[in-house]
Amino acid sequence: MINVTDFFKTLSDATRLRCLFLLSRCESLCVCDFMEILQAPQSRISRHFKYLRDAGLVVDERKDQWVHYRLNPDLTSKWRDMLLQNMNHVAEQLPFVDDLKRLKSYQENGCC
Amino acid sequence: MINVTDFFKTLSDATRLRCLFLLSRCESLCVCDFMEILQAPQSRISRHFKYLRDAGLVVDERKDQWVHYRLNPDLTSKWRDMLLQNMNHVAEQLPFVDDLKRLKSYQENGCC
DNA sequence: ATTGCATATTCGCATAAACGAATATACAAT
DNA sequence: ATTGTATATTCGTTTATGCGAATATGCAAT
Repeated sequence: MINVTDFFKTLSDATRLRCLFLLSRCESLCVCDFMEILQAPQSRISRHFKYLRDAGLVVDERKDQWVHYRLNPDLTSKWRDMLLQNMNHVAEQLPFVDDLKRLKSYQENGCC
Repeated sequence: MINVTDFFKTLSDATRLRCLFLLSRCESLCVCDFMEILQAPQSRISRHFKYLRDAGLVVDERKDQWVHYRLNPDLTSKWRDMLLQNMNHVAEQLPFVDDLKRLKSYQENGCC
């Protein structure tokens, strides 16, 4: 992560914000999870995760054919606090509430 | 303020962020103060304050020929907290530290 | 080697944003 | 009425971003 302006720019898109929110509530998820929960095409998820990686907010982990994303564990506590505080503020609102519900029921029914 | 995405979009520009930061540290300032402190042309300040007004983050007050801006006192505490928390995180960094210094010395020497 | 699935990248297009320069408005003082 | 000062808006250009479609890669299973 380079500077504050880019940090906010990264948060200023609905798709990225929803992905980050999910990752703030859940260790790690794979691309197809995001497709399912956000109901978005794969190209969109993939593209936005590139932005998130480039910004240093997330890291990827390959497991067989799945790529799992998680919040970057090397984020300085400064950036991490900032991110998580903002995600907490967002948590009560739509569409984040619903995304979280879908995540829960999705996890119960098992995923990839 | 309409939604979180727009909130972050509003924060995702250096000029706007610096202006908001100054207003988080100072009751109210006029356009020429911002020109002086940010060393930016008037059209730029003016345009970005339009964004900030449209986003509902600031309000203007005419005093004679000067327009003073302040944080919108009608912001819900939710948005206000979010804004101020983020400004606190930003406070230790450049260029915000320097802007604050310039603000102080500017206030001591008197302004418009 | 080939098929199939998960994910990534590239491409072309459309929209949005930022910028400075120029122009416009508002209004107080003359 | 005119001038001067503070601020706002418009204009044309440049750059960034979002998107889906198409294509490519990586890897497991056959």
